[in-house]
Parts: sequence; structure tokens; C-alpha cells
Amino acid sequence: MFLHEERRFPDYPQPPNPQLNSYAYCPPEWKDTVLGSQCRDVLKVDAEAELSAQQVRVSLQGRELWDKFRSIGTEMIITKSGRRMFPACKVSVTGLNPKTKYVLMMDMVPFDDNKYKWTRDRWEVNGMTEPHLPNRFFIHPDSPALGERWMQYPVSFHKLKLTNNTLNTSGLVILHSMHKYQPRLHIVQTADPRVPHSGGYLRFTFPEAAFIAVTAYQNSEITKLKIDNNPFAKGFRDNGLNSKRQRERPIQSSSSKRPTGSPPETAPKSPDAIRKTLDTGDGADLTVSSSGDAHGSGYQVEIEAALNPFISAFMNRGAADTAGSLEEWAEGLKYPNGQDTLPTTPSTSSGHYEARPPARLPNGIVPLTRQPAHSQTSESQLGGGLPRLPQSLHSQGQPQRPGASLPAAILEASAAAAAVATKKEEVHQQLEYSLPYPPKVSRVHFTESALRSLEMTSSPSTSDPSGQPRPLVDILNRIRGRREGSPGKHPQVQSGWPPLALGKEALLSQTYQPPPDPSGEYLPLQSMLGYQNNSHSHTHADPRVAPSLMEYPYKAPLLDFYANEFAGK
DNA sequence: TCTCACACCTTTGAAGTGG
DNA sequence: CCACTTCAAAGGTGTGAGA
Repeated sequence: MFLHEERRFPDYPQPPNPQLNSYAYCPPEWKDTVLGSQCRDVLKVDAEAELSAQQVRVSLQGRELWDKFRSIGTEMIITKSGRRMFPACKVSVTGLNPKTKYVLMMDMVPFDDNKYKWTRDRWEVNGMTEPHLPNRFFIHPDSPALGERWMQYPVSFHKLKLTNNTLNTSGLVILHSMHKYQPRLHIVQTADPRVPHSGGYLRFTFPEAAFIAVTAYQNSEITKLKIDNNPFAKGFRDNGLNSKRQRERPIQSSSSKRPTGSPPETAPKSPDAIRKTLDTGDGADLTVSSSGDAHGSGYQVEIEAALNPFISAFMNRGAADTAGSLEEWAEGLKYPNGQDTLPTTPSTSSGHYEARPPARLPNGIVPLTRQPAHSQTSESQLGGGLPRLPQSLHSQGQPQRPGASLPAAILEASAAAAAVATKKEEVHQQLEYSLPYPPKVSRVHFTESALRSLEMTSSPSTSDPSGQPRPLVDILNRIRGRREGSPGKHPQVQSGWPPLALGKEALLSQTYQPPPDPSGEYLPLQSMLGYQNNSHSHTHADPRVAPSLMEYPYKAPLLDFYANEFAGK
């Protein structure tokens, strides 16, 4: 079904196993289990996945907005120089080991075999797809980071850029125009920063974030939705009257291209289609559990509160000192709301994804990933890192050289990120282990969206007994005051996590002993990524950001975050 | 279908000012 | 020194003309 089934995984020049032409080859005995569980999850909604504890779970944030786009037919502009996605992919991750380092990265995979064209008011299939382009991974700039950092706040991939320029060498994700893609998240465990790929590996795909890559918007409904929601397009709001051009030509209709209700082409695949996909060998990569999950919202709120120390602080004073390092706090500030506006989606409306192990990697080695949920081993439960396969599978194929089981691009990504990790580690040791204070309120710049949100806040949960919304100033100062009142406390593992015994950690690291001499084994990572993978350029992709070791948090997202959380959104 | 220049916008940090 | 304001630069956005 997916293109990459039919051709060699492009990041892997020489799959050692000759029977592997597929990115997602899967040993039969494992495949049955995996596909079985996947079919169950996909077709039965993910109620079971929701309830399975202590697994790596990923949920797409901003579901409401994504759903709006999907109902029309999401389009993403691709340009020669690269264009960001809107909405950006923002995910919440749970189930990681708080004290283990992970690299998070994202790429785009074909959604189906079709090429599309826009005819009047709808997308239609227009032949078969063109050859799949080499995968390019967007490595999250914070990679690698501890699990607790990834779980603390939603992880935003808003800096990911899409391009149609196949010659691009600056790390953009290359796509074909008029083809449909879906984002895929990779979580790579990097237990030891110096041996970056010494752990497990998981993938998650997001079919509801599927989109058709275009060089110019085809559906004007999409244009309108983008303008209404993307702050950078604010100048085109109000029927474009903000635009000088429009003011000069006020008579001109701005909606001449508007179609009349196009059928959503991005509707979820039918069960048959899903089965077909799962039958093709890449099924293991289709790690989807359907996410139409209005159910269980209370449960999700609980989880998200536990993940967020600031929400926890207000829900449970005793958890007020759930702390990370200064660095993590700073990073957290940057990520509460990776986008520039208040998300229109309540934090509780997110699609949850259950980890499914990638079938078998192109070199023929089974990756060290979690066993399917319903037959989880106790080992994977206690490990805390990315889980491993059943013991029986470990004996297959080649000796378990953990790192060697990953696609080359991912290996390189880990290596690049590891350099940053070492530096971060140094800073980490220099900084005191305490949460830095929230910014003083007097210094705070309120974004328009934040103010709007506060004005409209009427949730009882955020109001004081008199029914008045709790002033943001009060909220911030209370956090600040609480931190000031509890000096010298050592950071704790997030309250949402069960206590981790050091012995388990030790066991894990023992199992994942890095090879003594990896030099000959590991592939030339940079060349495989297809572009110059400078870790610094990833860490500080934005030239405006000072290349300090600790990136300064963005102000507006922080305010948006507070406004959101305490508005009950 | 694609590229490009354009106007408009947000974000960010530096510089300036005053207490 | 701190808090605040102002400003400019960088870069994200859709538009519309033209290839």
C-alpha cells in the first residue's frame, strides 16, 4: 500500500538482509501479533489503548483544529525554500522513562498510492503516485532530552518545513506536490549520549493529520481556515480588508474561487483500506489507533495534569515541587504552546496513539521495541525506556547490537543530538536543580490571543468562589511564591510516574550495553541524512535565537499556556 | 502547476529612556 | 540596576501575476 513497501528504505543503502525490500518487514510470528492488535485498535477505537498503563503513548494536540482541516481536506503548501506546516504537529508523549534520553524526530510518509488533482470543488485521484522521495527526518531541536522533558509539555514540531525541492540540502522534508502524506513521529531511546542509538525505537503515524502537499492552495475553504487560525496570516483576515491591496480594490470579490462544500477527501481510511494496509507488511508502521476519542476526557485531564507540574501545582499543592532543572523549565516555557496563538483545541481533545513496534528494520534486525500491548512482558513494563521485543525474537537474525537496528538517518539524528546532549549536561550540572520562577508579571507582554482568552474565560474551575475569573497575575504570582517558599528541595520524578528503581535502570543499561567498538558498525550518518546535519544548526535553527546553551523561552507561548490552562482549556 | 515579488503580519532582541 | 518602551531585523503568511 505504502510506497516505501515497494522499494528499499532510502536511508538504508545496504539492507544486510536480502529478503528485505521493505522498510517494514516483520517476522511472521511477530507480525501476526502486531497486526492483530493493530486491527483491533484501529477498528474498535482505542478504548483499550487508552486504558493500558505505562506504555509509550502519543497524542496529537490541537485535534479540533486538525479535525476542521480534515473535514475540508487538509492542504499544506510546499515551496522551494521550505514552508512550515499549519497546523503544526504538536504531540503529547507519555510513558517514557523520565530519566532516559530520547531523540524525537518526524518525517512524512505517503498516505496512499494516489496522485490527486483539484477539480472545481473536490480532490480527485489523478493517477498513480510518483516515486517516493528519500525520507528526511526533522529532528526536534531539543533532542536528545530526558523523558521527563518530553512528557512535561507537548512537543511541537512547528519548525518542520516542507519542500518540493529535491536538491535541498538544508534538512527540509521533501514531498511531491499533489500527493497525500501523513506525519510520522519517531522516538529513539538514547540511553547514553555518547552512544546515541543504544536503545529502543518506536514510530507513530497520524492519519488525521494527513494532508495533500500543494504549491498553491486549491480549496479556498482551506485558505480561509488557515487565515483565520494562523497569526502570521492575520493581515488577510476580515475579508482581506487589512490588506493594502484589498483596501485599494474594495469592490473586488475575495471569494471568487470559493467552492461549494467539497467532500472531505481526508476522511479516515475505511476498515477495508486499513486491513489492506496492514496486510502489506508495512502494517506495523501504521501504528494508528483511531482517535475519535471524545470519551474518557476526564481520564485524559488527569493524565495531562499529572504531566504538567504547573497544573499539578494547582490541583495538588503537594506536587508543587515537581521540578525539573532550570533548563527544563526554560524549555518547558517554550513548549506549552508551540504555536503562536492560543490553540483552539482544549488540551483534553487529543487523539491518543499506542506505540506499535516498527516491524523489522531494513537491515533485518528486529528493533528493540515494545511488545504489543496485550502481551506485554514485565520487563518492558519495568524498564521505563522504550520497550523490547519478546526474548524469542531477540535470538533472531543477527546479534543484538542495539544501535545497529535503526535506520541510518535515525542513527545519525541520534548522533547529532547526542553532541548537544553532552553540552546540555554540563549546563545541567552548573545550574541549580530548581524551577526558575515564572516571569514577573509586570514584564509580561500579553498577546492578543491570550487577552482574548482571558476575557472569555468563564470556566468555574478557573474562577474564584465569587465567580470571577482568577486573574492571571494572581496565578503567576502564586506559582512564583510557591517556588520561593520551598527552597532547597530536590527535584522529583514526575508525580504521574511510578517510582523507578535504580536497579531496573541498571538492568536496562546492562541489556543495552553498547558495542565495544562501534566505529566500523555505525553508518556514516551525515551522508545518510542527505544533508549537513550540524547539531548546532538544529539546536539553533532560528538565527535570531542566541546560541546560548539554554534557549530563552518565548514569552507569548508562555502566556498563552497559562491563559489556556487556567481557562480550563 | 509552479515560481516569484509583494504587502502584511508576528516574533525577537537590542537600544534607549526614566525611576 | 531594573522596568519599560521603542525600534528594526528576521522570517512566516497568502495574494496575484506571470511562466
